[in-house]
Amino acid sequence: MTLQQLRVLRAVVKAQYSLTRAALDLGSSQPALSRAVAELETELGVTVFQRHGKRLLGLTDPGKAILARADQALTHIDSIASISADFQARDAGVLRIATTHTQARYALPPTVRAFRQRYPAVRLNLVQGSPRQIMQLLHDREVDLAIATEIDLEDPSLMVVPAFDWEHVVVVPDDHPLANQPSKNQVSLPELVKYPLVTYMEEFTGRRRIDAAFARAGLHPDVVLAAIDSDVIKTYVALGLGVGIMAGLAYDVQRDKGLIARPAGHLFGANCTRVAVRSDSFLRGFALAFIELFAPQADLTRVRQLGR
Amino acid sequence: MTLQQLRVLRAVVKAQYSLTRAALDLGSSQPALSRAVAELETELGVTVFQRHGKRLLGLTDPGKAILARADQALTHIDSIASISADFQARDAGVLRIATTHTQARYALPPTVRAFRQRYPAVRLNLVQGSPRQIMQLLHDREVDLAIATEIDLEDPSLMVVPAFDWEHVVVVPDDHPLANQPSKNQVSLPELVKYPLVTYMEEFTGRRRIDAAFARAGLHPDVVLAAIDSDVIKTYVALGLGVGIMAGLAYDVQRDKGLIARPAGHLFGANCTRVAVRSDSFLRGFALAFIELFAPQADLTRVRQLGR
DNA sequence: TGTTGTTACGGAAAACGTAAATATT
DNA sequence: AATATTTACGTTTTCCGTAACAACA
Repeated sequence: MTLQQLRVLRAVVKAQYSLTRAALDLGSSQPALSRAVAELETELGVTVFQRHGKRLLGLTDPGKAILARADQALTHIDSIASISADFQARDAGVLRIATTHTQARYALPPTVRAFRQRYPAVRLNLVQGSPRQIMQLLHDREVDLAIATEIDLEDPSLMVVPAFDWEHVVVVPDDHPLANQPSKNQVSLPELVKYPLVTYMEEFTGRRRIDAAFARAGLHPDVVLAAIDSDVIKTYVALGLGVGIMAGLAYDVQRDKGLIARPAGHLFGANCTRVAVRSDSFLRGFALAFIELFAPQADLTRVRQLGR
Repeated sequence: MTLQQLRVLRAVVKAQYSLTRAALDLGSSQPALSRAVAELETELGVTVFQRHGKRLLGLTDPGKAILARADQALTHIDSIASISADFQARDAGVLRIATTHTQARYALPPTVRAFRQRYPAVRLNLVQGSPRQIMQLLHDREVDLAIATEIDLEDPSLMVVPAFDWEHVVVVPDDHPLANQPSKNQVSLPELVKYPLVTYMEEFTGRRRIDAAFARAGLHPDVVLAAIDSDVIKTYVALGLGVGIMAGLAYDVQRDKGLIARPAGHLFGANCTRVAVRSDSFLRGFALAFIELFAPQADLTRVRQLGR
């Protein structure tokens, strides 16, 4: 059994049982993979792939069990390379982060600036996506870190650390009725529901919290625009399309002239931006440092184990 | 990086940093290992071994981190072979069990008999040792199962299932004063401490419970013989050397004529014989079956995951 | 008929063991 | 001096890619 054979197995499954595509992914040739699979099956004495004639269609039962172990083995093998790179050049390498628009635009910039200053030789690789996409990228080991509000705390294959809490705000143009109430009058749900609303799409940036709050109150808001990012929300609020509900971190008094934000935490509850890593990954020293910069007050002892 | 290089790394550490011995263990030659180590270090760009000149003395910090991952990777690799063997010939193979004298002599025989009948093609390999040795063997993956009373429930790298509870008994010759009391008079500690005692050595078969019970009562027993196994205890009790305290399962009315056993659970508490497996191992189907035979009423769902 | 997987073949690279050299205690 | 590791070298094996072949849709 060779590592190459296991890599082939993994690649073929990932390529949906096409030797041709898997060969491209691995930068190898079809015959090489064909042989690798054949040799693996011969050596193990087990049929790994379900076939229809010569076509590969899926994994057999033993194949599934074998793939699971192969996957874990390769993960460990890969982390050996990471460990070496880390010791060899502690402050150089690549850090891949998947995150949402809100975090990338409003929460991460100070951290990124500090990080680049401290680790100029580390190439930062930010990928933006939906929470679902982000978690998929982390799961597939395409990124080292995922940063989002919508992280599943229950997934046992992840380590999750809280970075900071934030609340929603209601944003309106400065000539809007809601803008000129005395600030001790908190905005209420019945008041909000009178206006057309501009907020996030399903699944994004605490939208679920917003829906839940209205549903609990038995109210049916009129969402006229469901955006992916806060900038779009602010743009259309400024145009007078409706009242915005968005993450508080996206509002800045200086920059967002013409817009007024009013707290909405009492309506939609607190949210928590979190950082997630795979618990079977090896974390480079600078990756730990990034988390530390982003979540300075969090308890990182468990995560630090991944750097040992 | 090749699997062979990782195997070499593991073997060299196991052989206390001797390439020569490691080569013997692997059935290879010194030069081959020397090269393997050199190539691994070159490829990773990291010094793995601490050296004094050419002598290997230990692992460097990166070396330790690398070995840990290599070890896990190789574990998974090895389990691939096990999985294949299991699917290829479900009812043939080797089952290696480490256990103590008491279990081997009194608890296991019925299970072994049933198992051999059901799985005649499985070679059963029993190793007897002290609880400490047994756990070491399991930890080193020299055996698949460890069976003992003194299993550490807290070790997170193990899965432990309870097999059955048992209690100690006091054994005396049938002409001994303690033998002829009415059975509703339970034996007491102050009564016991009047006689010289014959029981187990430190660390064996619940000896700790015995010491703890006497200590709690502020009594100082006179242990005239500390044996490893119950047969020695019974022999010397029969000779009149003293009163025996041993595992109840070691007493059989039929066989042990001339000896009387009186319950001592109320004095020393209940003990539990347990089966332990490494939680990162792959369990062959027949290994699961063995556990099931030995601990029929235990909940094996978690252990069964190891056979997936 | 075009696509996908397998077999055949030749060359390149790698791994190994024996033997010799070198370092360590 | 004895033991242990590295280097040298020739052989063998293994692995890969191109090309030809076979099978599926």
